[in-house]
Amino acid sequence: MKLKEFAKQLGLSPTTVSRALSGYPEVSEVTRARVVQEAVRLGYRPNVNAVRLKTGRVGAIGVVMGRAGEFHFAEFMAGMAERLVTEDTDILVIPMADPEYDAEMQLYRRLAESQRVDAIIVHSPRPNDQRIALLHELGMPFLVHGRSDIEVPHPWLDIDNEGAVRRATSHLIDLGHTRIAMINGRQGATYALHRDIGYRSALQSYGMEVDPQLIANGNFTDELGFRFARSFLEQPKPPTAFVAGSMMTALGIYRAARSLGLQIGSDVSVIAHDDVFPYLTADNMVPSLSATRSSMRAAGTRCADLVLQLLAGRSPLEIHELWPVELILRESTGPVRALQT
Amino acid sequence: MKLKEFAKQLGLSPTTVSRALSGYPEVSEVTRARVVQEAVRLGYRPNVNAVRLKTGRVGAIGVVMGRAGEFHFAEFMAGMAERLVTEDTDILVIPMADPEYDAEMQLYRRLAESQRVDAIIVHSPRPNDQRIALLHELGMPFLVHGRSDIEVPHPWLDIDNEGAVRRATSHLIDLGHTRIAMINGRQGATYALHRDIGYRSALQSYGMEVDPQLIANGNFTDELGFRFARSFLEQPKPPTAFVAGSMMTALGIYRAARSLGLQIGSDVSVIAHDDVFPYLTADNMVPSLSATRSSMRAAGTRCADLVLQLLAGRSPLEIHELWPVELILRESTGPVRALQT
DNA sequence: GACCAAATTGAAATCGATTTGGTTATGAAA
DNA sequence: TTTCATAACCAAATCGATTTCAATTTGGTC
Repeated sequence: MKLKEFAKQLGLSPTTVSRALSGYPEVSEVTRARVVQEAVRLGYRPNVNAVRLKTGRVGAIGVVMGRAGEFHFAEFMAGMAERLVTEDTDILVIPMADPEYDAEMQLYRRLAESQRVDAIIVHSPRPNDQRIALLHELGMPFLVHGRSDIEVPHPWLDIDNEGAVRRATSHLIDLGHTRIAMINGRQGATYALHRDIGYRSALQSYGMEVDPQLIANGNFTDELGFRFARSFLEQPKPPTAFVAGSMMTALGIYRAARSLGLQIGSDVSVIAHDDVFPYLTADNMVPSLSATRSSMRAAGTRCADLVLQLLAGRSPLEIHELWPVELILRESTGPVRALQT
Repeated sequence: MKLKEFAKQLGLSPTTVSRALSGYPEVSEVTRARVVQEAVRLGYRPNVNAVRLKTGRVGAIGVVMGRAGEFHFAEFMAGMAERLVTEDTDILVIPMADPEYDAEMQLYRRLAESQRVDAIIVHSPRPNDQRIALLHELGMPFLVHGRSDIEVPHPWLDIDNEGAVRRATSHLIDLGHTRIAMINGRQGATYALHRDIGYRSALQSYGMEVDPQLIANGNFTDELGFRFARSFLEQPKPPTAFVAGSMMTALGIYRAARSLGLQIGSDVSVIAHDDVFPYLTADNMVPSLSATRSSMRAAGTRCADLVLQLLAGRSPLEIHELWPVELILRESTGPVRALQT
């Protein structure tokens, strides 16, 4: 059913009907009520694409998905969904072809210019992220999940990675650990950098040296957690504690420690970052995992919220949210036991 | 830059330009080449929403996401993305509000009628799934990931859940297990039903009784895996083997067994279903996990492919793909050890 | 009763493409 | 030379809404 037809049935002009449904004030309440009611009864719904063409508003938020298909992603999206379900806004997932830089920039450019979305959420930004510069330059509304050092102003929501890791590391130092390994995310992203800084600054504030042999970077998989942990533990001067970037990494570390007959929580301490997944909980691990915790889902919800605010006219300049991260101590951390020879 | 403007710059009519770019035959190759080249140079791209309005084609596939935010979902989408990245098609993720039935039906109806997507992928179908009936009735192209018993014809791609679980269960029986627990997915979905059937038919073909005390249903979380396994193992006549629905469940079962001092692979055998995640691999678990395996990502890729075929005119009636599932035996399964008193 | 402001309603232009149904030029066949 | 098919191009209608600008009605005031 089209507007014209529907309007005719009501004995009104398309103009009035359109106004009634869009909530304009210059329609009498009596008429509006009738229009709304009849729209439901006759099943009239404005054609989305006509509305989009005419108004320029799309009612969609774009999220670019890398090919890695990381497990955080689903949680973040579920969080966004939670907020957007009441709004009439949907989520457009744009597959990213090449992890190659030029291709990625092209993708963002096309996305921004194609009027397919009203706003874009940028993930895992880099310190000097040209995507941000591009979007800014194009005037496309966007929100960064994470942060960037780039001089271009950008609205962001981030968690305090640096502070979280600093506290985690400091805590381990307080427990007497002197050789603390760090298994970080992939190099390049700001969050990995911030965690690195947190780690280093904790060590330095205690006057301890940073041993590059105890630092590793890579995807958040149990495989890598295992491999890195294992190779660290087999060094002549093995670490007695680990700071890790994800739950999956922690699973790998647990395995590595067990495979060497080491007891977690006494021989080796572990703190990992927990994004709070419904399907894998730090508290349930054995021994339960000490973690820096921040809900990915909540971040998704809030990001969706902020984007909506952005679209409603709130200034991007004032949107900077830094979320504190909880440090939750459980059984996987304990005082250093004995000096290993 | 608009078509009109662009056409003027070329000294051509909008008609010809549009045709040149859309690859119609009635444009000379010389002209076409020039148009394409200039389009790139001047950065002309047709307005998506105008195209959508005029042609009725959207270039998007819809996927409804439940609030659970399951970890499979990201893999499936990553798979879709792999196929769609070359196509000019994007993925629309539609958040589902209530898990309430009527609301869900409304959502599908709105989605189908709103012209926001060209096709829909339906997940976790139920045996008698009214969403399928609805989409069929509305004439909206769709593909079911999974299957339904409903009498309405529908194109689907599914894995052989029944066969997989039957083989897994049979294998455990062959190893001498007589009390085999089954931790299945949530009741209601066809796949859970099929797995249940596979489980029962294996037992029955060996003349064994089905003990309802050894069957549980629930979300795929390590928490539930633990709780169910634990309660089973504390029964007077505990199981000596488990068939489980997911890797996360398996993690929970491992924990439960360990917490009771039981050795996996000897005291207790475990086979779980593995969707093949990059971040958590069955082979790396300790002991390595025997699994029924089928790549979720590959399914996503193929589903995207099938949807494209559907949109290209292939008959929905002939699209039925049943993927075999591998059974990969590793260390978590072994012969039954001794009778426990 | 005339006048004017406020409250409603409508006609028509507009968003930016695609596509139908021509028109014009070219060259071969009659 | 005329006719006709073919190739190449174009004017205008169309998709289905929103919104500008103008018209009409209503009700209050003098």
